[in-house]
Amino acid sequence: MNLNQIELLRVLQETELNLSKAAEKMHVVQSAVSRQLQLFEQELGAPLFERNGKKLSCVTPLGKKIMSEVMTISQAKLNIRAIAEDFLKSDVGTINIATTHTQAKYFLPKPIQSFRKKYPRVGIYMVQSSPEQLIEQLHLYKADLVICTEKVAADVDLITEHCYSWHHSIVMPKGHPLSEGELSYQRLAGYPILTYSAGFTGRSNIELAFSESGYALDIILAAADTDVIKTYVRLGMGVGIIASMAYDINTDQDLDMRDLAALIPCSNTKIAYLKRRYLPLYERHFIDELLLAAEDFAS
Amino acid sequence: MNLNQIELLRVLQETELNLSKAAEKMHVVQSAVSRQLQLFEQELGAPLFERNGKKLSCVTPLGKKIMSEVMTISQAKLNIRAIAEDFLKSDVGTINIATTHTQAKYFLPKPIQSFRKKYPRVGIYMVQSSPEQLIEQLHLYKADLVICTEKVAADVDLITEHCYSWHHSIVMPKGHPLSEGELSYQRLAGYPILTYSAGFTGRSNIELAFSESGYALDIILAAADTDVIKTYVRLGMGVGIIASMAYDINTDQDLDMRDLAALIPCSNTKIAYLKRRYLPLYERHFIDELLLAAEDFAS
DNA sequence: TAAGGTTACGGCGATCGTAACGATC
DNA sequence: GATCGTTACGATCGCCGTAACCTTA
Repeated sequence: MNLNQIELLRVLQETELNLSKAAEKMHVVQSAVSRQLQLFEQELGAPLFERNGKKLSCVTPLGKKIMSEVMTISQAKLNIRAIAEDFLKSDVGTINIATTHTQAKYFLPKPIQSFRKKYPRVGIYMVQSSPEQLIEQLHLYKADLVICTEKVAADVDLITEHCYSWHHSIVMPKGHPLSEGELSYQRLAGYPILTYSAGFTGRSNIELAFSESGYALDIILAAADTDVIKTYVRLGMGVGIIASMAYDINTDQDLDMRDLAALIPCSNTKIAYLKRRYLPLYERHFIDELLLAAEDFAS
Repeated sequence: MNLNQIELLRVLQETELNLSKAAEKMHVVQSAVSRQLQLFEQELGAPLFERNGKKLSCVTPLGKKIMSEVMTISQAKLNIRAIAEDFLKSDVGTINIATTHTQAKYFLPKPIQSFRKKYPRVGIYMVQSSPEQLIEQLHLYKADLVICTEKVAADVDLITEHCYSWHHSIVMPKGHPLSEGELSYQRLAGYPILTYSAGFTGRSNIELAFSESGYALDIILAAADTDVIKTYVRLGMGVGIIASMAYDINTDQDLDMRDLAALIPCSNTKIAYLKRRYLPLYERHFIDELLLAAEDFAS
């Protein structure tokens, strides 16, 4: 048993058990990984993968148990390197943030700018994708931190920290009927609605509130991106339900905004990272910066 | 970085940072481990140990952080082997029990006998030592399970399961004054006492009860071993305070026994094992057997 | 001087790459 | 025939052991 074999198993999992791709990722020829896998299985005395002819088809029950330990070792190995690097130069490194458009555009600019001033030698890279994929990015080591609102609480391998709470608002062209009078589920249900795609930016809370109210929303367009929603609202296609912080007091003066705090429960944006991962000092400080910005942001 | 280097670090910790002894344990010559350590430190870019001249004197702060990951990897590596072996032949193996004399002699015989019938191919080895050392045995991989009463609750790296509760009794030659009348702290304080050594078999509970009562026990002999205590009680040296289950209805008829449940709080015997260690099936079953025996034992 | 650690050097074996082959779609 | 995996074989490089040397109690 050696660390390359362990690494191989991890990479195999990432490549859907494709030996050729795994070989490529590990910068060796395919025959090498084939042999290493055989040797490892031979050493353990039982196959870790089921074969369909020659192709690996799936992981055996034994393989699954082993794989869990493999991931532990992989992570610890990464941690060792990270700890050493952090020790050598604690102000140099990179942070890969996986987040959604809303956070990237409306929440992150300030804390990132402020962090950059303190740590000019730490590179910050952002990956944008859907909340479902965000978590996957973490597990694939493609992201260090996830900042998002949906779906992070469930995963037991993650540590999640509460970042800030916010609520939804409606936006519509100036002079729209909904700009006046009391808002209710019933009134909202009477207009065509533009909002976030399922699984994005607190959409689940919108669903929840309306399904409990008994009125069905007439959602005619769903986008991952607030700017897209606003664009179509400006075209008069309907009423937008967006995150309140996505209403820009400067550029959105042509739109009326009204708060839905009374109708839709507040959403909580969280920071998540892998439980067993070593956090470099600068990354811990970055999180602190986020939490600091969150305080201002909520008010 | 490779697994041998990881293993080396683990072994170094066990040998008080003595390279020669570490080499011996790893079945290689001393110069080999010297080089491997250098290579590893070189790879990380910083020393893990402080040197006094040439000797390793202590672990650097960096080393301590790294060491924690090293232990994780070591354990996971052992787990991989254990999982595979368990899969290949789930009824063959060994269990190393670290326990105290009292458990070994009075509690364990029945469950062990019963377990052996179901798993004749599992070897059971017992290590006896003081409760303090028991835990150390676990961490040194010299024991798989610890069964004892004192000091196991504190360690966060352990899983502990409650086994059974019991209380102390006094034993004394037939016709002793304490055989009659009500027992009290005051009366007990008036006789020379023989009981367990500090840290053994619920001794801490005895201390606790008497220090709260305001009366001081006159302990004239302390032993790790109930049989030793009984021997000296038979010689008329004083009154023994022993675990109730250590009074043998057959062989101890020359001694009077009286229960101290009213004076000394009950003690709890626990089963403990390393949190991150994979438990083979037979070992899990052995624990079940212990818990089963514990039910009978308490009544 | 004994015990612990480092450095130099030669030999061996593990693992790699090349290459030819087998299977499956 | 394109993709994926296995087997055979020669070459290389990492790691070990021997041995000589250094340092400190």
